[in-house]
Parts: sequence; structure tokens; C-alpha cells
Amino acid sequence: MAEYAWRMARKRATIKEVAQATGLSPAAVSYALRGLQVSEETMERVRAAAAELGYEADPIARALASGRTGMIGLLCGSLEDLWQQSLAVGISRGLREKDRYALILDAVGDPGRERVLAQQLRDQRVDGLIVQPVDPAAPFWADLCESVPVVAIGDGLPGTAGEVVFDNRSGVTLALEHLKRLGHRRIAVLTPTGARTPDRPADVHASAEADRLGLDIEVAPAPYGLTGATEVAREVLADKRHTAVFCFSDSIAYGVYAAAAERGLSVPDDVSVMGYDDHPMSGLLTPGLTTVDWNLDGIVRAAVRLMAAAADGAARRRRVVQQPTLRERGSVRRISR
Amino acid sequence: MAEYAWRMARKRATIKEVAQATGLSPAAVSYALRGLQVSEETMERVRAAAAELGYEADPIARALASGRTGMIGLLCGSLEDLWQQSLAVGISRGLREKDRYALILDAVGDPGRERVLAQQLRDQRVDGLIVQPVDPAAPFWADLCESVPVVAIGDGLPGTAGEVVFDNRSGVTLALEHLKRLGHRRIAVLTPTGARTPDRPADVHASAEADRLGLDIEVAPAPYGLTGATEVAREVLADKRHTAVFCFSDSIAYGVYAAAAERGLSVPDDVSVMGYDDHPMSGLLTPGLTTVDWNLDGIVRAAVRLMAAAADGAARRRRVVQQPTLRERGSVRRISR
DNA sequence: CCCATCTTGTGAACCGTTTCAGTGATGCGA
DNA sequence: TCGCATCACTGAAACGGTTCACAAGATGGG
Repeated sequence: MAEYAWRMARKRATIKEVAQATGLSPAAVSYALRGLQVSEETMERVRAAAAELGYEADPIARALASGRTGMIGLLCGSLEDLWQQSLAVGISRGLREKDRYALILDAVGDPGRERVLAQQLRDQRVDGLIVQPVDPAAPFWADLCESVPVVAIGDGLPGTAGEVVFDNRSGVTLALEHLKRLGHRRIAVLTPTGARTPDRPADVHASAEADRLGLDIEVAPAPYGLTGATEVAREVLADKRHTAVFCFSDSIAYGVYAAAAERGLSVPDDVSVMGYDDHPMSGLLTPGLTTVDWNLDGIVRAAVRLMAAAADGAARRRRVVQQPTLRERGSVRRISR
Repeated sequence: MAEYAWRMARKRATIKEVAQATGLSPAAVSYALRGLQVSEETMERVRAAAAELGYEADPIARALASGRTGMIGLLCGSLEDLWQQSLAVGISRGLREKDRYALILDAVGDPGRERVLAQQLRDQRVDGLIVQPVDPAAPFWADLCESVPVVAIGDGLPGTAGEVVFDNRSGVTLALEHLKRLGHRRIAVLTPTGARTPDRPADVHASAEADRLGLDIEVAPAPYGLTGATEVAREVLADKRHTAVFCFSDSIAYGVYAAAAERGLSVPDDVSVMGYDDHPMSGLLTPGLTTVDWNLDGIVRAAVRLMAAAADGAARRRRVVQQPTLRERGSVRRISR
């Protein structure tokens, strides 16, 4: 009970042992292994001894002493969103190419959780934080941004190291104008649950644009997960008022497809559906999901570039604005009246 | 250049300051905050002082001193696989409910990367590791399993803390018998790239079962990502020999759908497709993907339970075997000859 | 009333690095 | 030959906790 097998693992070599083996001081070894301040010759000697003993620096001790880790924290608002999953994968890959690695955490759509995880990540001494915030308006971000470089993805949170912001105004306009052009007037808008809905930029834009365009929209929150989104979509579809459903995430749109199928409704003959993201799966569905393309690759590249620069010490803070494109497939139909 | 804003963050309160504030020794404070060895009264006093000063223990220092962190590492073979993404999300949620939190890392299908990350995670002093290995046969696992409790998901790696193994034999049989029953004889099998293919249990079973059933199969490796899988699928479909494609992952099957659409081929009229996983999206496609259901929820629950028990010190190692179910949708068609 | 036992709490060592302030050599120009 | 940098390296102090061995006072049993 007291001791388990995995606690008894043989002790790792420490820097002291390497020092002893080479007859140097621990400090010298520390420098040597990082290619600092020592002669070529001792550097070689130290390397050899380290290899011999199988020594590798302990990242925890190193983090404590130096305050650096080489890791980048990636905090996702909700990994249930397939698009955020793609983002995480892309960023993970991108950072890898920069010889850094990402620690991925999932706030599961909960602003409270988001705070805890963000602080935890900072306490882990990550060199930087890439965030797609659930609640960009939360006050704790300000403190956090002061203690670690932050690259924010989305809208509403000014990151200290850079931001990749979506021009949600254009995105929403693109979507709503498209729907209007095809004759839709009464539209249900499904927005991700999580942050306080009224404050979210995308929602604000949606209301404003609907007013401007003379559209009658009704906003309802929906979770990203397929089952959860389907549930919400069921209710939305039961109320036959709307001719179209505009989802602020492709993942949510998938839920609408599922609910429509359950009820025997055809997309787009009985109800039109629009997404927001352009996740790769959206092209595979039948009909293909008409959606707003945010150029995932571009976002990933920008975020990785900004973060790598900041973590390496570049002080410049940059703001990259992503412009959306309409990706027309088959899920929105022209209606007569 | 030398100092950045985020390095100048105000210093956090340390345990010494709390000690000073309460007139106790640091040791006493340490004990008090963990509810150990001290009187109720001082405990209260310490808590108050800690709250007052906004003190929170530094996880890095704590990890260095105690060797524990409370975190669970989750190492995914490839997050490009939508099913593994779902797994990660589920486990992340499940652990949260157990008041632990997961550090997710992605080996991006690279066995070498997998080794590095696994060791990095151990060096981070995670209390446990949940792994879905790219290469279960890699020798480094043995060492790793000795230094940290490991829960392995999949097949072929005996975890020290527990395993959730898929009965791949049954799964493969289920799939191939289904295809045979519907008249298919020449079948392409798409297996995930990554580990050395010939050794992988699923592939071995596939060959054996094909022999037993008198089927003519051809195995080709394919990446999980939609674009990559589509590329491979293009070639497979160009060769019209096969009447069906059996993919060892739903994600890969999606690539086959995409390639078929490109070529104007109908699923299942021109080619039948089978998956392996039952990802939620599979039911949304047209036609629905016929696949082998591994009961994601059950796997998540089992993995979380095993890991939580092991991390809390339960010494028992358990083995949970997952039985597959055939989930028949519309992507496999009966053929005459 | 004395010895044994708990209960609380203390001091110091320790975890494994990094980093700061020196310290002898050595090289070099004058 | 005398200063003066420069180079290569060292000792010791952080970093911020945990934990071990021990001590002083309270408690209790005989």
C-alpha cells in the first residue's frame, strides 16, 4: 500500500553527478549543456559525460529556477467544437515545427473553468498562452496578460503578444445578406452557450445587422456537442416560424442537420441552414453546408507566428484581422416569399 | 529588449510571507493549508492570512519538492483522428468531474514524437498517463510504465495501471463477415499510418480473418486527416478492383466519401464503405456510414475510472475489454457477384 | 507523581536547476 | 613589465515549496 512500483523507479542522474564525473562544478555543467560561457573542449567533455550517464535536465527544477519552460499553453474555449479541435491540431503541429510544444487544455465552455485553467497554465510557467476565450470580457484576462504573453484568437480580448481577430461584423453581414438575398426573412440564430450572450461581439453584430437588413431574427444558445446541439435544434425546428437557421459554428449546424433528419425535414427544401467556420466535414455532408470560411490555415499560421515571436522575446504586439469568405454549398435554398 | 512587461508582473505571495503574517513557521503553514497535523484554530488563522495575501501554492515548486502535481497526462496518437478527438474531450470532461485535470498532447502520428512527449509528460510529474499509443510495441513504454502509472487504450500495450483494450479480433471479424455476407470479396483495407504496419494487432487480425473467410484484401496505409485520407482514397478508388473499402477509422472513411464524390462515384452503389469507431458524424453523412461501434462513452468512463484509481494510489491493475457492435447504416450495399 | 503518549509546532535539509558575483589565469597593448 | 580586459570556471544563493526528525507542552494511566 505504501509504495508503488512506479515510485521506486531508479533515480535519474542529476547535474551534480555529471559535475562529479567531469570534475567540474554544477554551474559549469549547466552552462556547458546550454552552450554558454565555456570552452569547446569542456563542452564536449560534459556532453559526453551527460550522454554516458543518461542525464537530462529536469524540466520542473529548471522551470523553478529559470521561470521558463519552452512550452506554449493552448486554452480552448470548448473542444466540443470541431472547428476549435481543428485549430488545436493545427496549432499543435505549427508549434512543433517551431520546436516548441503545446499544452492543450479545454475549458469545456465554462468561464469559471477557463479562469482556473488559464492561471494554472501561467503557474506552470508556460512561455506563452494561445487562447480562444469563452468569455473575452472577463476581468481576469487583464492580470493574466501582464504575467505572460497572450495571443488571443477571436474577438474582444486584446492579447498582449498579438491577436488574430475575426472580422465578425463582415462575417455576420456576409451570412445575413446571403440569406436575405435568397428570400429569407425570419431566421433563427444559434449562438454557442458559454459566455454571457448579450455581450458577445458576434451576437451584437448579428442584432445590428438584422436590424439594418430588416430581418426578423431570434437568438438561442446552443452547445457545440452534436447531441446537445441536436436537442436545441429540435425545439427550434418545432417552431415552424423560421425559414432558415444560422449557426455561429459549423458544429452547431451539424446538430440542425441531425434534428432535421429526425423530423423528416429536408435541408434545404424544408429549412435552410448556414454555418460559420467552414470545418472540413462541412463539404462532406449532403447537402454541403453553406458557411462562412475563416481560413483556418491562415489563422493557425498567424497565431503560431505571433506566439513564437513573443515567446522568443519580440516585444512587438501585432494584430491580424481575418476576413471571411462566403462558401456557398447547397444548404440554403431560395424561397419564393 | 531586456525586460518585457510580462516579466515584471508583481511577485506573488510566498509561503514565507504567510508564515510571517501568522507568526508560524513555513512548515506549519504548509501543513495547515493541506489540512494536516495542525489544530483547527491555527488552520483557520492560516487560511485567513492566505486569503488576505492572495497566496496560492506554486505548483512548480510543489512538484519539485513533492513529486506530485495532480495532473493527468493524456497522450493521443493523432488528434487528426476525429474519434481520438472525441476521446480526448470525453476524458478531459471525465477527469474534471474527478477534480483532476488533463494535459493533452498530440503525437501527430509520429512514434518518435510519441516517445519524446511521453517522457516529457513524466518529467512534468504527472500523476498518471492515459495513452492511445501510435506504436504500442515500442520498447520505451516498459521504462515509462515503471516510473508512472499508465492506462493504455487500444491494443498491444500492457499499461501498469490498467488497460482498456479493444477486442480487435471481434471487431475485424464483425466487419469482414458483414462485407462477405453482402457479397463482397475483393476489399481494400485502409489502416492508419504511423506505427510499423505489419506488427499492429488490428492489421494482423485483418489478414488472418481475410484468410479464414476467403476474402481478397489489400492493405494500404492512410493518414487520419481528411485531405490526406482523400488522397489515398483517390488512388484506391482509381483501381476498380475492389467492391468495398474497409477503413480502420471513421476519419479515414470520410476521406473515401470525399474521394468518391470527386470522381462522381456513389456510395454505396459504386463502392461500399465501412468504418471503424462510430464517430458521431458518421450518422450524419449520406448515406450513413456503416461502422463498428466501440462504445466511446464506455471507454471514456473506464479509462477515467482506472486512471483516477491508480493516481489515488490503488495498486490494482485492471483490464477492461471492449466488445464491438456492428452499426449498420447505408454505406454498404449487397452486390450480386 | 512519574513515565509514556499525543498533539502541535519548529528547524533544517532537500528537490534539481539557474544565475549572480567573484576569482584566478591568460592575452595583449603600451 | 604593468595594468586591464577577457576567458573559463566556481561557490553560494536563490526558486518556493515539502518532509523528516525532533522538541515542548498537554494529557492520561497506573
